[in-house]
Amino acid sequence: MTTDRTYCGTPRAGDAGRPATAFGWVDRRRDHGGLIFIDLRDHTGILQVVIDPNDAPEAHGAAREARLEWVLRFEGEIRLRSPENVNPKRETGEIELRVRACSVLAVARTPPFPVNEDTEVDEQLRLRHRYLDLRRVHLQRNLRTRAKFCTELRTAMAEIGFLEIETPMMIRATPEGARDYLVPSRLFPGSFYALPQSPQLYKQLSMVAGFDRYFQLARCMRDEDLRADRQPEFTQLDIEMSFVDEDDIFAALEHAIPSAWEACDFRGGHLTVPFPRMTWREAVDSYGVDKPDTRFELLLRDLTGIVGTSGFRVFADAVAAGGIVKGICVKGGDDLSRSDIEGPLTEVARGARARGLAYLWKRAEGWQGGIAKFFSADELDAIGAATGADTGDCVLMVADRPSVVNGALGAVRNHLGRVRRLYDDARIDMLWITEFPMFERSDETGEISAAHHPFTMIHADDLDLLESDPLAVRSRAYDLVVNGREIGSGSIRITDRAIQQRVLAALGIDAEEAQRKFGFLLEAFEYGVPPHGGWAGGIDRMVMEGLGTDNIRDVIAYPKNQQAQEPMTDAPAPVDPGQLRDLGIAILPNTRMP
RNA sequence: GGCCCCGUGGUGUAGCCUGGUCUAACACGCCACCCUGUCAAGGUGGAGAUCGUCGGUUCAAAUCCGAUCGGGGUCGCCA
Repeated sequence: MTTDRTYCGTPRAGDAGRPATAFGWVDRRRDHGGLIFIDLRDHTGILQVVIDPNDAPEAHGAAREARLEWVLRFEGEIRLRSPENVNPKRETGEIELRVRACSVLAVARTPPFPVNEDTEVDEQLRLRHRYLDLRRVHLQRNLRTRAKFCTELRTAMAEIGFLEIETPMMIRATPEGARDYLVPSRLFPGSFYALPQSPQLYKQLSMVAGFDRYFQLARCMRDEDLRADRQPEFTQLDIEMSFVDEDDIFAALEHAIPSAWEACDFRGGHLTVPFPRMTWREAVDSYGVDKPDTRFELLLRDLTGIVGTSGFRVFADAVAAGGIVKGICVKGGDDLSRSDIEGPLTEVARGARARGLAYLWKRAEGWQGGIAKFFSADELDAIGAATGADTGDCVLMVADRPSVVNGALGAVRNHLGRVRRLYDDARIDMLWITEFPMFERSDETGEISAAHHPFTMIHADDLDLLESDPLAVRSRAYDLVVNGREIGSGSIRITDRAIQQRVLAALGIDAEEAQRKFGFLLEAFEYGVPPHGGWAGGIDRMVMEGLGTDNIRDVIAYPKNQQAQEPMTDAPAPVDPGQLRDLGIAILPNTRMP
């Protein structure tokens, strides 16, 4: 049936005179009573079909019946349009299909929302009829681009010797990390598999097995609350390599990601390699966050030494309590009003746990702002010098614990970057953040946990600190950051048994617990483990960044809503009582049913 | 779990702040008829919403108040 198919978006003036058979959906229909024009749509574009009652009375009858989104087949001849009838807005605007025969392959109900235009539609309705949403040009383009991106990644990885290995979807639950999705076992009632949060342990075991360059476009599942850039199911480019250090892993990704990126012509297409590198310390000190948006300056500057002993009690007290004071200089910030700062900007700072946002303007008349009077002329000069403030600028400051100061000013910095348009939208800044801390302490429980994961190798210079000052220990973990968004992370792994034990001990995990949780990995490592490391990055987020969309549902064919439901099939749903009986599962009486 | 925004014919919006003139407007879509060169075709006519739900205030509620449901965003959470 499709042997001689002409795709709607493809014929050009040069095809005039050729017979053609086109298949597609009715995008628009213009019935003149005599002549009928139908814009026929497939994924390649739109073809104008002309049905003349004199040429083809039967086809004309069918075309008169046809409505939007009906599926039609047209047979006829590609004709050049007369010059006054050319439509310059359309790729196929110089030609049209003069129809001999028409068949209706399927009728269609009136669609619940317009398929032929790009209007905003209620999210729930779009998801309920996802097949129609996907039919629209926007999602067609996104998903076709995503597919191309993935194909190119596979090609690029294969080019440099990586082997794609599938890892299981039904695995042992891991106590660490995100909440697991569980799959009950029929043969072992009361026991469960978990869906993988990542193939982490399997890829490391693959290194032990001698597959020295592994990759996978791996599906991962995490039962956590959703966000605009987070779905419960997502896809990672997952890699692991043996006998390597950071440089080798970075080089592999600096080959694969730009290849795919450029093949998709994302944002002009070009990525400069190698990607710049920045330590975690430098990122937090200068940008306030561990995923800095380096497309603009507005860097954080330390003012602790200048204002820590000043007459401004808020600063002095914070410093006396072991805190710090930092500031950012907003160039041309003279136009920031007191209500701009005390309203939205302070809101952003408070949202990041700061108690407030202090401000000074440097004007021709001198330093102004409510707190200017607390500082000496020397102190004000020093603030200006440290922040680089000139006349017409505004300095914003926060005093508190270092983590609060950095977080709050980092948030204010990102906010200002966005609202003051401090960067070029076409610019792509991809960079590595290295030397992350090995451990972090929970604010709530005070417990120490692994910042990346417990198999991350310690920075060689910090081995001695493991017991004495664990929070100062740097790891060999690294993130890839794009325009202020983290898109992936990885590390060189621990393969030395003694170091592994010390790390587990620092985490409060004794030998018995380690054996229970990770025994199979530790045992495997006793049979000849190569030094190795790897990385995993979100495909969905890379495609989002490349396409310039800010919602992950725009790059996933069948996503879930914010409640992790799939409105088209109505998953999740209760199951037949017999299925539960087979699994030895009973639902507790007060459990909420959807 | 907290906070913010949204909910008006099939779709997208206006009206809501400042209650009555709303018997709810506009565009698209839908139905019928007319129309042989349109391309967001055009013309004429028509159908379609008790304004998410429940309760309250009021002589009177799409409009004000409360609760609740649904959707989105965000914080927590996501090694």
